[in-house]
Order: sequence, then structure tokens, then C-alpha cells
Amino acid sequence: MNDSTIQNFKEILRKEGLRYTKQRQAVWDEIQNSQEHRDAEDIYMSIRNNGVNVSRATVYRTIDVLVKNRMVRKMDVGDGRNRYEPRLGDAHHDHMICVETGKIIEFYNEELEDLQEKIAEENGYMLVRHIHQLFVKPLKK
Amino acid sequence: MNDSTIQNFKEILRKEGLRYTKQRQAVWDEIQNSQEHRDAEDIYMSIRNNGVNVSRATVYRTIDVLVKNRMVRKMDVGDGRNRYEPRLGDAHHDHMICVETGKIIEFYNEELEDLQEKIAEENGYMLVRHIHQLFVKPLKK
DNA sequence: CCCTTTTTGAGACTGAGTCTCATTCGGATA
DNA sequence: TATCCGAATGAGACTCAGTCTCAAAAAGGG
Ligand SMILES: [Mn+2]
Ligand SMILES: [Mn+2]
Ligand SMILES: [Zn+2]
Ligand SMILES: [Zn+2]
Repeated sequence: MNDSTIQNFKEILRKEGLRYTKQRQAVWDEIQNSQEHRDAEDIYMSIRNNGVNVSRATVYRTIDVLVKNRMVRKMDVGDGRNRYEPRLGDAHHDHMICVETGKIIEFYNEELEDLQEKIAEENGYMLVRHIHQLFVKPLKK
Repeated sequence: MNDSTIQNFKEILRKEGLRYTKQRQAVWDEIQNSQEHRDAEDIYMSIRNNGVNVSRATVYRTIDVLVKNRMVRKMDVGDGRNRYEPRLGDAHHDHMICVETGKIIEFYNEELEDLQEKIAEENGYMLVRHIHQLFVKPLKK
């Protein structure tokens, strides 16, 4: 939607040797304009409801490009469908999922992040990426 | 294989109102006798190769019971198949997966565990369970 | 505008896991 | 130990997220 993001997107497509199409832009717009954690079917349906004709295949193909280029993060809440969220230059965060309401809360903890790198190194490895999800329930009060 | 585990297994079946069958025992044996992180198809094939006729449906159904009763832990390495490992009264641990070799390394860090509970509580929640996986690659030397 | 190459969409396909239901089995009872 | 009945099983149909195919459409450099 904003100019600099579109330019950034076009550059990525160029770098990947891919053409700029309205379907690809529509997928990126749809993900970018929401701060939610949505699944592919949901993204697909929204684009169609917005009047852009796109296929599921194109949605999945475009998401792959976005994920590869770190514009979108793929996450698994454990319900069998992958979910996606935009990464608009914002810092890393992990997720807390309420097992009662399904609500997703984002969190970031420096100490936790550092500790992970330390653990990997202690074992002779370098941390590439990580999956960290806390399944929680509201405290009784 | 050992008596106390079999008794424990029988008690769980009783508690769940389920009958003791050789298929169910075979599934538990197969998982119990390996310290690996195996998928359902692999467990299914091994049981059959050991000469016990069992169906995929029964393997999946039995695994569900074992997971529910915390005798088996279900984990997702991100390859589309769930993996299972026995929980023989041993302490909790998380996993490091080498992105180059696929090797799975287990680790446990008290500080990390405490931190997670603290984070949940700070947000008004109680930690129920968590998924934590470090994707790593060998340090260049 | 032309031409070549890439992209697209419809729907076939895949594969892990679930469900169905006729048949078999466990185990309580006598 | 034989009878009986509800529970368990197995074969395979089914589901559903995601992938693949390929003919038709669109991009975009010249
Ligand atoms: Mn998030
Ligand atoms: Mn393990
Ligand atoms: Zn993190
Ligand atoms: Zn842990």
C-alpha cells in the first residue's frame, strides 16, 4: 500500500528473476495490511472478496517468495494450517497462544534470545532460527 | 518390555476404560524401545516387520492415548510429519535440529524454563506447555 | 505491436491423518 | 471353559492443506 514497501517488493521480485504482477502484489498487500496471524485460505478468500481474481496456487507460490525473502513469517500454531504475518522491519518476537481463547500474544525477551544462542554455541552450533511458542491459560483470580 | 512399564500401561488403559490388546502393547513397545524421534509410518512399519499385524488406524489411535497420558511426546520438526518419543519418567527437554544433517540434539536449561513461566505470568497467564526448537548449523572451525 | 518467456488458474494429485463399519476379540460372568 | 456383548480392529474410503500440471493468458524488452 505505501510506496516504499511496493518498491521493496518489486526489487525482491527482480532479484528473484520474477515478474511483477497484480496477483503477487495483491498477496503481499493482503498480508501486509493486517497485523494478524492468518492462514493461506483466509488470505486467498480476502483477496477474492476484494475483487482480485487469484488462484490458491498463486497465493501459495507468492507466500513462498515472501517467506524466503523475510517479508513474511510463517508460523504453526499446531492446528494443521500454517499462519503468516508480515515482517515490516519490526523486531523479532515470539508467541504465546491462549489454549482457552485461541488469542495470540506477542512477546520479546532479550535474555531468552541470548540464552538460545549461548546454548547452541555450547553445543558447537550456530543458531540459525528458532520456533518458540508458549501455550498458556488465564491466571485464575 | 520391562514389567513396571507394562503395568503402568495397563493401568492407563484401565483408567481410560480401554482394553488391553496386543496391538496397543506393540505400539507402546515400539516407541518405548527406541530413544529416537520417529514418525507414525516408521513406527507402523517396524511393528509389522516384527510380525505383529496392526493397522495404521490403530497405530494413530494408540499414539493418541499415549500422548494424552504423557507416556509419549509428540513433536513437529517442520517436515510435515509428527514425530514421537517416549517419556520414561525422564525430565523435560527441548530440541536443537541441525539444518545440515537433520540431527536432533536434546537440551535442557533451567534458566530458559524459568524465564518462560515468568513471561507468561507477567502477561497474566499460566504456562501450560511450550514448543521450543533451535534450528542450528555446525560452527565453522 | 510482436515475440518469447513467465505466470496464471482450474483442477488433478499427494500424503498425513481420520473416519466408517463389518468382523474379530477381550474379558466379565456363570 | 463356553457364552455373550460391547469394545477394538483393519481395510480402505475420506479429508484437507498444500503441490503439481499444463493449456491459456499476460508481462515486458525490443
Ligand atoms: Mn506475531
Ligand atoms: Mn527428545
Ligand atoms: Zn525468539
Ligand atoms: Zn523446555
